[in-house]
Amino acid sequence: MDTGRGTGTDGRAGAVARGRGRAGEAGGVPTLEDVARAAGVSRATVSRVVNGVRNVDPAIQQAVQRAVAATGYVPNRAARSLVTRRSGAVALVVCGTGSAATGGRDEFAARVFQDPFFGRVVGGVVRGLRPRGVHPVLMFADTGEDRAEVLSYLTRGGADGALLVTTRARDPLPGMLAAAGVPAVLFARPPADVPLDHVDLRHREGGALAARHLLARGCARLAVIGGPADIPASRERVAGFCDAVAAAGGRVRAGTGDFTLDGGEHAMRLLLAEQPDLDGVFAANDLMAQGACLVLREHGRRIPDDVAVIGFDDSSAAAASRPRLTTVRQPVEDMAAEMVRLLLDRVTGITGVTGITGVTGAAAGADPGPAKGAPTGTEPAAVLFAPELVVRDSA
Amino acid sequence: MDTGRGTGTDGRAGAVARGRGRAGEAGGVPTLEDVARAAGVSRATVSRVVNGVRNVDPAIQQAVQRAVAATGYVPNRAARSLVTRRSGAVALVVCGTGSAATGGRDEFAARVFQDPFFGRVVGGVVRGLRPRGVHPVLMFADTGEDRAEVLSYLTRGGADGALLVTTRARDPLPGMLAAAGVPAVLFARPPADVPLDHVDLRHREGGALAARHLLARGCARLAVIGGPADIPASRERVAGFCDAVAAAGGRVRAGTGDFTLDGGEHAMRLLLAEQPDLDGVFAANDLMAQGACLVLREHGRRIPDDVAVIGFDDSSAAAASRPRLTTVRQPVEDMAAEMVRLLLDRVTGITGVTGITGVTGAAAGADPGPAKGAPTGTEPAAVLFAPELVVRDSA
DNA sequence: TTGAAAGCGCTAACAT
DNA sequence: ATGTTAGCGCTTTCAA
Repeated sequence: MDTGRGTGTDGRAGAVARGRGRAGEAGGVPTLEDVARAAGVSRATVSRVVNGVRNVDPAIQQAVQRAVAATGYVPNRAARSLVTRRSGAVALVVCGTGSAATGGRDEFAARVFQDPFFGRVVGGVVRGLRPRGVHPVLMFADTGEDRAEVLSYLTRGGADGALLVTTRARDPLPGMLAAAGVPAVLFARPPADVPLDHVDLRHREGGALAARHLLARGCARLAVIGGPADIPASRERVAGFCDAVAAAGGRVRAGTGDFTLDGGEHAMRLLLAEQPDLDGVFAANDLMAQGACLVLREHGRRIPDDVAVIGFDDSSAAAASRPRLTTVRQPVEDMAAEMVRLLLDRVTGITGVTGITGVTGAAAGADPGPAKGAPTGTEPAAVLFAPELVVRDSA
Repeated sequence: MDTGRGTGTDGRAGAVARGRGRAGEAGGVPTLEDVARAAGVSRATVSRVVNGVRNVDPAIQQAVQRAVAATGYVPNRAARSLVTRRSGAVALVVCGTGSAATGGRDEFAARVFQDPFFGRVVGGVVRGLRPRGVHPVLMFADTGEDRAEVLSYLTRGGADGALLVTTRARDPLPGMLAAAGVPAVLFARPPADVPLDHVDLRHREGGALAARHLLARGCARLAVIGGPADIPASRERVAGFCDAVAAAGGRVRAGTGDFTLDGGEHAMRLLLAEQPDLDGVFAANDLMAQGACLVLREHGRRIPDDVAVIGFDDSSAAAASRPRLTTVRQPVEDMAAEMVRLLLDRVTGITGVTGITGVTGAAAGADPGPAKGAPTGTEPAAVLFAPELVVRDSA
């Protein structure tokens, strides 16, 4: 010790302004030491109060909290991390930007975010994290290099866990994270042999919803426009649709797009050529549904009178198109919030910046949640959400 | 020193496995100490090599680098931050989510990200940061509470600087950051009295571009659909358009939307009622332009033959609409990358996770950039980008 | 229940 | 040019 330590109760408030840490002032950030001095207790005690540890005399607790308020003390993340070996941060990893394949300027990584879907996830995550004072570290992971970086970042403790959003079926990252023992929660079901918590939509059910709606409308000559083959969600949507139609004794003509507007247009053109009298179309995402509408109209079909069209996702494009698209909505924001819950459940004690448990008052009132237990022991939790049909003008 | 130091070349690899840090193995993360032992030097020397400090004997440097590779050493962020007082992170703060006003579930904060514009910015930032091994911490800031949290996070050293994306004119956050001395770079010009680095588009020039294109096409009865009054960018676009038309001796009928599709439709309807024979429309963003197209078509106008339409932003909606929208593009990704450059210029030594300067080889080859000097001393730098007319089918 | 003391892994003076 | 030595601010045994 250098500055007047050991002065005990004698070392009054004057000491606060001593040394390099002018507590509470703009000059220097107050430390535990400053608070301890101001409260007339030891650093250890202050630490206990700040971290909400029991076994602290109520009177002293009061005094410390006053001192904390007076000095404007806020825990130093780095120092805390150094000893606890936890960063108090979580990584939000997004795959499927397409940057890997192209790398070009135009086919730029940012494209992901052009898809409102990712935006909704990000929003849901930020919102779910906010009450805990935690902010996500954003990372893209498309190339092998990216993945190595993500893994390294996490294993090094840059973040205590990861929220992973990927649509590709054969993404190696989930396996890598699981193998490395990094706490992670996926948006979408992980590969069969990868034991990771995840949330997902009942995609088949969504497809079935669309089918039943079309059938109920009296549509009899149905077609479906599927998405990329390597996106499981897309295949399930289509399968759910086809199964439901088959169950009703119908048949479905199948086309394929690539989740883009052009893809939808192209597929629709083909479908229309094959079967000019079709009266119902289900596309595995909204953008393709929109493309289908464009082509249908171009061919003089009225929507929904001649042909009814249903999309999937309820992206912003759905409501912004004319006719406004009937679609299957996935509660993306809720799903994202649930991911956060799952991750924070596993990684106990992720508390962000504020981190003054005793002061901020407990663990933030979580919402009821979609009725599902917390992960039992170490077995991966899976929370499945129900799709919802949003009926607008196109069907 | 405790373990056989000073054994020189004699202290071979055996030492690596010593102590609690079984270097390179899954068990424990190797520390500087481990590397030092492996290389037969002191921690200080290893630190120097790792941080690329000169004054290190080439031979020793080699040895250390080998040891680093052998042990799989990676610097501990927390420890480094604790002493350097730098986090090596940057915050990406996004405003304008609208969560403040509504707070509701549907008008959810995530909405921002539904707008592809923000997505492009985020993508550009992530991309610009990546070469430096830095990842952005994502934060929303709409409410006063949010702003306090952002400020606190930054002043506490959660991040060394901020990239701020806000469209609102009277956002208090820039001022708060400037006042607090937090290094920050804005997307869009800050309030007059706030001395902060920023990038922006020459919006007026963009409006003028649209005007000249319409004029050159022979359009004579022009209308403009402006956006929200509190978004300076929107007003400048309109002003640029009107000025250019006026300069050519023309007049412009003015309508107003709110940057939404509905707003565009509504404004267009009004405009059309006022002046049924108009032949050219400029909307301050793509979504409104799209709305205008919808209404025009609804009223039997052919685009671009009867009425030519130009939007602004070149959002994904522009290319996805039919007719494909002619629009004014802002190089958002480049602008975002420039923000990163500006911030990293100011905050010297932001280096992410990897941080092994000596090993990774220099400061990453930055691209030529939009020809603009680095901030001179402490005066705020402003990098303005040129808009570009993207001619498609609507005009 | 509280305090004293020992570090967490790293950088930065200060010696050498 | 390299090594020694202090801590950075915090949590956490271990005593009292």
